[in-house]
Amino acid sequence: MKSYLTPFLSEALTAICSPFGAEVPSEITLEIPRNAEHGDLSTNVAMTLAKALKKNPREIATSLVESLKSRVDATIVTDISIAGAGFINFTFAKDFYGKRLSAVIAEGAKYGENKQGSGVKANVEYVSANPTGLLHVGHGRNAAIGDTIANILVWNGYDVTREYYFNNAGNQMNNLGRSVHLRYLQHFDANVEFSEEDKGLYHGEYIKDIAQTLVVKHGEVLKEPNEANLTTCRKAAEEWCFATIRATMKRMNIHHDVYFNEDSLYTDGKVNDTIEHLRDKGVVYEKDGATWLALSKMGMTDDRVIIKSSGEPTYRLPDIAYHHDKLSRRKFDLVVDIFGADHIATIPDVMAAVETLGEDKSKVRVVIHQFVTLMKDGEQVKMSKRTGRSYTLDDLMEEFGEDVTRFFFIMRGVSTHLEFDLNLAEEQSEKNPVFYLQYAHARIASVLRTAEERGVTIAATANTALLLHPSEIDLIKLVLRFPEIVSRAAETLEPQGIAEFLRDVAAAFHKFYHDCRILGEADDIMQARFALLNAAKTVLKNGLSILGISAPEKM
RNA sequence: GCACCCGUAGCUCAAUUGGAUAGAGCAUCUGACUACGGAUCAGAAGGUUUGGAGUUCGAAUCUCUACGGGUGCACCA
Repeated sequence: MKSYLTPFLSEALTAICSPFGAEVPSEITLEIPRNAEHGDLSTNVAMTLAKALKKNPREIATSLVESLKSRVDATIVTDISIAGAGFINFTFAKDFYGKRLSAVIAEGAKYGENKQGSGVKANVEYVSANPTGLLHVGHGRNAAIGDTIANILVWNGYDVTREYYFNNAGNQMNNLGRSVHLRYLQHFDANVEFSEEDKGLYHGEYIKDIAQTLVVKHGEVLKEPNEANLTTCRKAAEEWCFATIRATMKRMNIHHDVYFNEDSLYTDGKVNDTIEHLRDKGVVYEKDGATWLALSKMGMTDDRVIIKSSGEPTYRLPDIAYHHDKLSRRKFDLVVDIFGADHIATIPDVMAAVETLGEDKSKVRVVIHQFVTLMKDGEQVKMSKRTGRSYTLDDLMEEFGEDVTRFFFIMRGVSTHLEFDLNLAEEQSEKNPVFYLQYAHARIASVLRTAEERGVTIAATANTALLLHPSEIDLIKLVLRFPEIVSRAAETLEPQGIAEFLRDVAAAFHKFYHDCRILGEADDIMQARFALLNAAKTVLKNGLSILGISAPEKM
């Protein structure tokens, strides 16, 4: 549609602008109007030009329309009109849409793919939970958003690396080892204290499970709280947690290509390189026995410590080194970070430092998602009824299934607080938005199945120009829009747009199904409708696959 | 106190990134196939987009301000 009109539009614009010596706008916005009465496509160029040409918008629009009418094929564009303050609306011939369907079916599982990211190396980092416990609902949102964004980029032709950054060094891990050791000791002596006050300790039930495995494997030999034994506890805990996290991810249909170990930044000397590099730039100084990063020289108000007086770096330093590594050594053109709202504070620091190191910070895009609250009967819940402990990601999948869980995490904009409605998730019915989409897909599959059972053959080609019913045209319009939606999602890095779109497709299909019979119609109509069914099915299936959700043939 | 995110129908959220009459789902009320899956469809009702000011042809969207909610402001990660 747009590609058909754009050349004519620029010709007409040139003709109008050049006498005034005004610049022809390089990008002409052609939009699909929200209101169908305004035609199939609409442009606001006349309004945007009003100032430069010093004429009123409607006047410009009038001459544009005249000029356009003499250029376009009137059997394709049936009407060009002016409306409102100076919008120009285009109406296409009714069979215009139907004629384009065959391309959709031909592309099949690839329909919706774009090439805009071709040759661009992208890295998406998500989940990145430290191996100190189980994944909870917040991680779930992060995982679903990150994985879906990675899918979106793949669909747009990017060369995508899915990455998990984890920290198995530092105090947290020591505390984890200590926690396990205490639980281990409790196994032999119930009087051992496990202080509820000690904030460093991990209290979850899984700590006891890990301790139990150590009892079975090592017996009593780890009782002495020396370095070696604590290390054994720590390693066992780390392995257990990490294996559990990976199992949860796998269940959610998520895999990472790279598990980036924070440790490696030290062993490879990247942290040292980074600090030397920063020192060369003159933004590092010593004070009170610690090493500071002069953020005030980079436009921020407060300087921050990057190496503590104890000699240990703060988290900021490896974060900077890590981002520098992604940009400078591994040469990613696009670095996407998926963070929870609690990480918001560190981002400007890291970005400023990365820029100081000479990298282009516009290559880094940070997606910050807000928190998740679980709601039931209008009240916030923290504990799982099933396990009696706080909800983990596995609990959600156990109760509601993987599809529902993933969908609920991405169906809202990332920047809004997410209310995860447990009542709604539980609902195996019309109310549940996931089933609405899946049902549409299953229903199409069912019609095609029934046709086969009745011995009706579905022809390879059909005269789709016969699809002229308003419900048919509405559905076709949406089907044809899919590639644009996929492309947009890559620009906004918002998975939600795809979910919203698929809902529209499903709704348009259900309406079409209600209004138009398929089996039993005259053969040419029936075949044309089969073609439409196949196209709609393709869009639903491909769209759901981007979201990481199954498209069932039966429900 | 400072910074960031958010405030849209009774509830949960959209709104093509500044466009035309602000749209969906749930909840409420009323209807619809002896036919391809009723997990569906149609209709009614529901709004001063938190208040106020500004920017312009045009504002839910941008700016300022007030109010309300969330998050973060360590030599923790």
